[in-house]
Amino acid sequence: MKGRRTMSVEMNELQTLRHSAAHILAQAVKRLFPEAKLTIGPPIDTGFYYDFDVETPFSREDLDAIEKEMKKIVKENLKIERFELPREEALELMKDEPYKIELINELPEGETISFYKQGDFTDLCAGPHVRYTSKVKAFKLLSATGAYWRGDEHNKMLTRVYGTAFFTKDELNEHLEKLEEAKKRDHNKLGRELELFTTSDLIGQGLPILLPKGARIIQILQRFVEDEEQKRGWQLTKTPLMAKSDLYKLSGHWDHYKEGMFVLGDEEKDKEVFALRPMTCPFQYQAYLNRGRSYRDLPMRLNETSTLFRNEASGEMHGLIRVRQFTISEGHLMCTPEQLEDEFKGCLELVQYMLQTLGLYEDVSFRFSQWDPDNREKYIGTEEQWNEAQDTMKKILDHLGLEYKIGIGEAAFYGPKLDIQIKNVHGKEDTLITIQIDQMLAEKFGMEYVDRDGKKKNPYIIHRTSIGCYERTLALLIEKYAGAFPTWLAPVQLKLLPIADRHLDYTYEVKKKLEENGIIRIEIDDRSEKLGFKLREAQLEKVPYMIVIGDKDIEKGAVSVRSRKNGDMGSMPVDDFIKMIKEEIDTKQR
RNA sequence: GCUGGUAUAGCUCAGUCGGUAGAGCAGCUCAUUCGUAAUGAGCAGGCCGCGGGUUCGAGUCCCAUUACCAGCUCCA
Repeated sequence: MKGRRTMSVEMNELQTLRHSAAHILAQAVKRLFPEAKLTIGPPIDTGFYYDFDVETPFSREDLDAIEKEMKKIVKENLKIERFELPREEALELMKDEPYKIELINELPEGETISFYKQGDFTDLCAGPHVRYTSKVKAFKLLSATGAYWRGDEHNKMLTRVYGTAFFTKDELNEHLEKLEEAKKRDHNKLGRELELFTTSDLIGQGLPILLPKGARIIQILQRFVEDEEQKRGWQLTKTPLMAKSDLYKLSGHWDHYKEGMFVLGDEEKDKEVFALRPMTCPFQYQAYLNRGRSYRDLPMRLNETSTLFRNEASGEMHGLIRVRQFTISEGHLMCTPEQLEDEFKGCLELVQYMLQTLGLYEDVSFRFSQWDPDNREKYIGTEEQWNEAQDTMKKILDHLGLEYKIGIGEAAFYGPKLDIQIKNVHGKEDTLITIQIDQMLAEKFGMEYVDRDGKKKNPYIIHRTSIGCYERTLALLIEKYAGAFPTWLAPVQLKLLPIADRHLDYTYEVKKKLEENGIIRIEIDDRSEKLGFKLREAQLEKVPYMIVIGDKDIEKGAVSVRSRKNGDMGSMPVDDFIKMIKEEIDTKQR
C-alpha cells in the first residue's frame, strides 16, 4: 500500500487531462454529428473513452474527421468552466439528452448537480477538468466499437470511441510504440508464427490445434505439474469427459450453467441426455463417494489433468486465452473445518511455487471474488451459507496477509473464489488460477465423513488449479518471453549446425552424446546453407542454443556454442557444454 | 450473442473504373561446402474463405454464411 497515495496524485492529474480530452471528443462529435446523444466519457488506465448514441457507428474516416475537429477545439483554447444548477434547471438544460436526464434523475436528493462548459459545449460532469482546452496537447483516437449502455447487454448498444492522451507528444509516441511492440508479442500472432498452434475453419471457433512444438511445451508443463502435485500429496484421477444430465441436475450446473455446456441429445426426444463436462467437480466427488470416508481419510487431495468443454458465445473466443475446449490442472480437496486453513495455504503455496518457477508471479494480482446478493438467481445456497463461506475465506486470506481486491458478482455459482489475475500483453485481465472454498456442493452430493465423535459430517471442499489452464498459461508464457522460452520449456532446446557435409558424422556423435545425457530436444540443420543463414533461422526460431560444428571443433573434440541471449560463447569441450545446459534445465533457469 | 472491421500463393501484402491474377519471403531443383543473423540461378505454387445474386463479364458490386481481429457482454 505504501507509495500508493503519491501514485494516485500523479494518476489523477493524468486522469483529469484524459477526462478533459473525452469532453473535447464529445464537443467535436456534437459539432460534426449534432444528432449524436451524449452518455458518459471517463478516463481509463490507458486513456479515455466516450460513449455516444448515434444512428450509424463511426467509421475510421469519421474518427479522423473527429480528431481533426478536436485539434481545432484545442487550438481555440476554450476556457473550461464549472457551474452548478438546481435539479429542475439541470433537467431543462439537458432536455435533448435522454441519457443525461436518466443520470440526473438518479442523482440522490441533495447531491450537487454540476456541469462543465467549454465554448459551445456543456456536459453534466462531476469533474475535475483542466482549465483550458489548450492543455490537451498530445492525444489520439484509437478505435470505435460497440458498448452497451451501462454495460448491460439488455440495453441499447452505443458507439464507444477510445482514445489516449498524455502531457507531452513524446509520452504519447512512446505509448503508441508500446502498443505496436505489444502486437509483436501477442501470443495469437507469435504462437502461430512459431508454429505452436493453429486453427481450422473446419474444426471451428475456440478449438485450437496444438502443433508439435506447442504440444511439447504443454507436455513439459503437465509433467512438471503432475510430479509436483504428487510430491505434495495429491492423488491423480481420470474421470469421464461427459456424463448424464442427472449429474449436472444434482450439482446445479443444469440450472445455473446450462448455457455454458455442450448438451448431447434432445431432452424432448431422447431417453438419456448427456453433456460434455464444463467442470470436473461433480466427477471427482464421485471418486470421493466410492466408499464411506472417515476423518482419517482427510484431507483427501484429488488432482486431475482435466479437459473441459464450455460453450462460450461466439464473440468471446481469443487465441489460446479463451477457448471452447481446454485442459486444466484441476483438483479438489476434501477436509475437516480444522484442516481448512492449512490446506488452503498449501494450495496457495503450490500455486506460488508454480508461478515463481514460470516467472509469472511478479505479474499477477489477487481478487477475492464474492457473490452479488442483488442477483440471487445466479447462485445456489442461502444468504447465510454465502455469508459464512465468505467470512471463512476472508479470515484465511487475512491470516495469509494477501493483498487483494474484491470482485462483487465474480464468485462461482457454488461459492466464493480467490482468483489470481494476470494481464495479457494488451492489458486485458484474465483469471489464470483460482482457489475456491465450497461448503454447498458436499451437502448436495451427500459427501460425508465419520468424525472422531462418530457423527457424520460434510467436508469442506477446496476447488483449485495449480498452474491454471494449460492453453491460457501457454499464451501468457509466449507473451511473457516473446516466444523465447527458458531452456527447460523450449520445444527445441538446441540446434546442431554442421558447417560442411564432412562435419556430419561428428555432429551425429555429438547428438548421440547429448541424448545419452537426457538432452533430447535437438534438431540438426544439415542443409547445404551457409552458417550465417542457419544461425539466422535458428535465432528467429528462438532456439536457446546453437551449436556450430566445423574442422576446429572436430580437431579438439569440442563444440562452438552460441546462445540465443548472449551470442557467441566460443569453443568448449562437449562435456562442459552438457554440464552447463543440464544445470540450466534442471534448475529451470529463466 | 451484440457493434464495427478483415478474408487474394505456406507467410506479408499489391491488384486502378467490373474486362479473366502479381511481388517479396518461404518451398522445390541445381550449383555452391562456406566459422556466428539472409550465396546464386531456375522452377513450381491460386475454386481471390465458402454459397447465392446482379452483370455480356465479378478478386472487385449486393445478400447470406464461416473464420479471424478490436471492443462490449460473459468467463478459466
